[in-house]
Amino acid sequence: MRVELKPALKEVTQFVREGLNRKEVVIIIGNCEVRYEGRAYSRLSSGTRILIIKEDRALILHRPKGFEPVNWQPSGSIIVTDYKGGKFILRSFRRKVSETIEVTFDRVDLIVSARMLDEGEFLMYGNEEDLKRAILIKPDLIEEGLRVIFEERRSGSGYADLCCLDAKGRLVIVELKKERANREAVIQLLKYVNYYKKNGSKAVRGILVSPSISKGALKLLKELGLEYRKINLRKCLSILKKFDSNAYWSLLR
Amino acid sequence: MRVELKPALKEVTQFVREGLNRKEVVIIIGNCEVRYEGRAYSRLSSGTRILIIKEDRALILHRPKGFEPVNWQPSGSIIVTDYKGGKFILRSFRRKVSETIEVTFDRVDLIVSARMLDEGEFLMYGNEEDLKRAILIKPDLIEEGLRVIFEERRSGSGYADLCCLDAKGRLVIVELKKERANREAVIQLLKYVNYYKKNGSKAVRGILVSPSISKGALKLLKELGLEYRKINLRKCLSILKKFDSNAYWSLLR
DNA sequence: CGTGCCAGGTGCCCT
DNA sequence: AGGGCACTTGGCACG
Repeated sequence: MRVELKPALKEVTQFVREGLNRKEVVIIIGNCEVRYEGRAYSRLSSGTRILIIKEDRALILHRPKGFEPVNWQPSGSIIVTDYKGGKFILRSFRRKVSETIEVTFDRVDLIVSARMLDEGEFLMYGNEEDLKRAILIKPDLIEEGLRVIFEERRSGSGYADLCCLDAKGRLVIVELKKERANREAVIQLLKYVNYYKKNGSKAVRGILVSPSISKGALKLLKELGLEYRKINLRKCLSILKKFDSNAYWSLLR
Repeated sequence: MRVELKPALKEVTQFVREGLNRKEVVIIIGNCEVRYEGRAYSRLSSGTRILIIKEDRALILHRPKGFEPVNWQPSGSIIVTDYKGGKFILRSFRRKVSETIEVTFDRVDLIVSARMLDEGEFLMYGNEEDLKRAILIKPDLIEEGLRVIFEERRSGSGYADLCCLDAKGRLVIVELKKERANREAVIQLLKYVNYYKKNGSKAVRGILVSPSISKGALKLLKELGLEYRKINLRKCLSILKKFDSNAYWSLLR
């Protein structure tokens, strides 16, 4: 790891180039202006920020407040550095889309270049995928006697989360939402149900499954003759914990 | 600005506390594990990462690759630090939602605490708002003789971008998209048009306005008897440049 | 590639 | 607080 406090601006160019060539992550804290041009256009006037350029050339610029970066460029961009007019200039170009960022530093307080080893495994639980897997294991979560026959099935323009048959053999389309469902979700479900009705299935039911639903969405759902089934995320996870791979155990205390 | 290379872990607690109390931004590079529990659950096993805690307690954890942070917490959270079992532990709790992050460092390579002054102004152009403003200035961009009578008008459950009257006095609902429009946009437009048809307006037209549209969306649009009008973002911006405040000028080369 | 859709989406504005 | 919706949304999976 290389660290320099208050480096001369003309040295920064070399420093950054070397760091990126060595596949290190480069962090610059300093005073800069930013210009972005691409899908939209933005300009940020002078102030102190944190610039991170990762080993895959992802660029992230943070102001001292707020969760979101003020400017950025996704990984795989091309980074060009320059020292001109007494300033350090860093430009980033995306390869496919025409999208450019230009960061101009008139003062650099700190520059860091570090090789970072990170082979850690990232596991995420409790997303929609997990809801679905819990239901595949135990379809009774939705309804007694339900059998899942397809998942992520192309249904017209989009994909139905689950296609099932109920105890009476009727087609049941299930739309899953891991959080509070809104009108949007209802319209999605309607779209798939209509698709199967149009394509010959006589009795098609549609069930929206989520931990909660907005008032308006529920009203619309009823008007459209669709159904709602509340689901509990923790319950789904505990089912996965029992029946699924061991990886999950460690997460739930 | 305070910087320490390879600090002893038990010193880090004090260092971070002081930094945050002084309203500084704290950056830690080191080897850590992460546990997140809240809307979902995640676990990240050991590896080297960059942890940023901003002066407003926004927390952002980055791996050495990729644009997006692997874990985070929005601003306004509560940060608690601890030294336990030879490790430095940082926890973040959200105030309202039950959402927690726990980052456990077994090695810290670098720690930085910096007061960052940033009063810079951020200007963004070429968003949907700008499209709308260009059209308000020059409705002919959509159609000869069009007059805008409402913007962002509540229309049933949602908000219609623009309500207009055409040369023949018919109501025209306009849905704007700054990028390629999809089926979603068409359905949005349909929703508003139907609302006005249901509420007494006899002849209601619906126009989707965007720089481009997906094939499927265009097909659906036609089937529904709605219209499409292509718009050029640069053209809209040059109109704003002429008629709007000077702030815009500096952006367009 | 485009199309569709989830995301711990976030943020903004409005009721 | 809940609803609606844009965002340089990003990211992934699939035809």
